[in-house]
Amino acid sequence: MARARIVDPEEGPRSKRGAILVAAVERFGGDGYENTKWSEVADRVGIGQTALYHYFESKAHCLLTIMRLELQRSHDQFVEATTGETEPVEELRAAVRSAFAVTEQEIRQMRILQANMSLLANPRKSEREETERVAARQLVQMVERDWTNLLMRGMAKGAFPVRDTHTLGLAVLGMIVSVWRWYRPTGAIPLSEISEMIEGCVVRMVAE
Amino acid sequence: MARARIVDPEEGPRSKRGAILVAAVERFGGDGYENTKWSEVADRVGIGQTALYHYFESKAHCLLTIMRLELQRSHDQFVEATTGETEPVEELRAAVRSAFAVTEQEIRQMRILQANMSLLANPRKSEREETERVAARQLVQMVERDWTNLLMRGMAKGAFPVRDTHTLGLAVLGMIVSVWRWYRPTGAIPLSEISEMIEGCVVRMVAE
DNA sequence: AAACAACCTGAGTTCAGTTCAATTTGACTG
DNA sequence: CAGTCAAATTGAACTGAACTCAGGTTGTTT
Repeated sequence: MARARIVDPEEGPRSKRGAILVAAVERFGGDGYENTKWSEVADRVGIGQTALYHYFESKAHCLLTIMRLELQRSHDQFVEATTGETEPVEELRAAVRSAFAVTEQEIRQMRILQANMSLLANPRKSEREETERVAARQLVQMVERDWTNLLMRGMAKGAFPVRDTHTLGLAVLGMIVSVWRWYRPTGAIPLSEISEMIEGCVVRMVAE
Repeated sequence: MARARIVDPEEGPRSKRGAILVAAVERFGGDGYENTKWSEVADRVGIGQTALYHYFESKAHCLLTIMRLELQRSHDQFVEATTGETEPVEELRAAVRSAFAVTEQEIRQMRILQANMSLLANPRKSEREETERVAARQLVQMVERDWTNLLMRGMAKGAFPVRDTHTLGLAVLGMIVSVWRWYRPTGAIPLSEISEMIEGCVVRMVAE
């Protein structure tokens, strides 16, 4: 399972698309999307701001692309972590652990995704932006289904008490992703500890 | 305990500050802050856009005010719901239930708060905006402390197994507020059911 | 009814994001 | 290795929404 990388090998040899995405992740993740001037991203890459429009239709189009790539990665990583696991509780634990097995760049991407999630609610005027938005929305639903399906399988096997899988799945997912709103790599609590805490919480929540 | 109301009785009789806040909550909560033109809020109130600057220094200042008021209300409601309760599990249940005992306007305010939380991270250039931001930040910490303190009391009494209260508190709070990202009053699942589900989840998470 | 503060406005400014019309670069072909 | 062409880049101009300014109106107070 090839995870979605931010640098696409399909690009031409002198394309700066990957470099723009990397720079945008750094700036959007650091100071926030609204707080970052689109021209600053150009500066960081070492091109004029107009050159950005050769690769992205707009600043929002770049943001939506980052979000879509991160959602794709999250989904892929979930599938990678859970396939082969047959014991429901172990599958659940593996899914939670994989959600926290991320690089620093991926943490920034998760933060960008969470901070700008509401952008996916309303339609976009331009076509390419709308394409990315719809793709991202579908991936959100796919990730939600990843979790609800896992819970459903566990309930069907009798490993978890039967509850409304939709609400429970969203609650589990909501708790996990809420971490990216406050976690900073420089903070006092290491991510491994957070991961273990959340893993325990999720198991107790679901399995009684 | 007088809860923070969006319409402040301190205002002069012909002040439109309350009307602006109500209109802004409706528009920011409906289409999102970025998607809403500041002039649309003026139109809805029935004044020219320049008149808005008599009450708020900027569009962001208005948003920050809405967020601060909502945080104050959340905190007040938490205190109101938990005072007098001595049994830790019941206190926890009461706190969760109170978090979902909200009006439709308050739901919109919670949605606005959650969607724009990252605005509180970076300092603002203008003084009045910065004042609101700092006040909101402190209220966020106060609400976080409300939850961690509740958990600490429960652990001290032996009602909950001892765990890291900070991480656990943020996890509980994160799960609760994540509901406002997807819940819509028109949706299939009534809020009462969601509240019960989350209440159960929180109790199992914390109490083993 | 004079004074004054609260409230409001139309015209103009700013600035980040974006468009346009053209030019440069460099990989590939014959 | 010269010529070709799409990919990549650019400076200058445009746009639109947030905001400023220099006054004008309203209504309360004494």
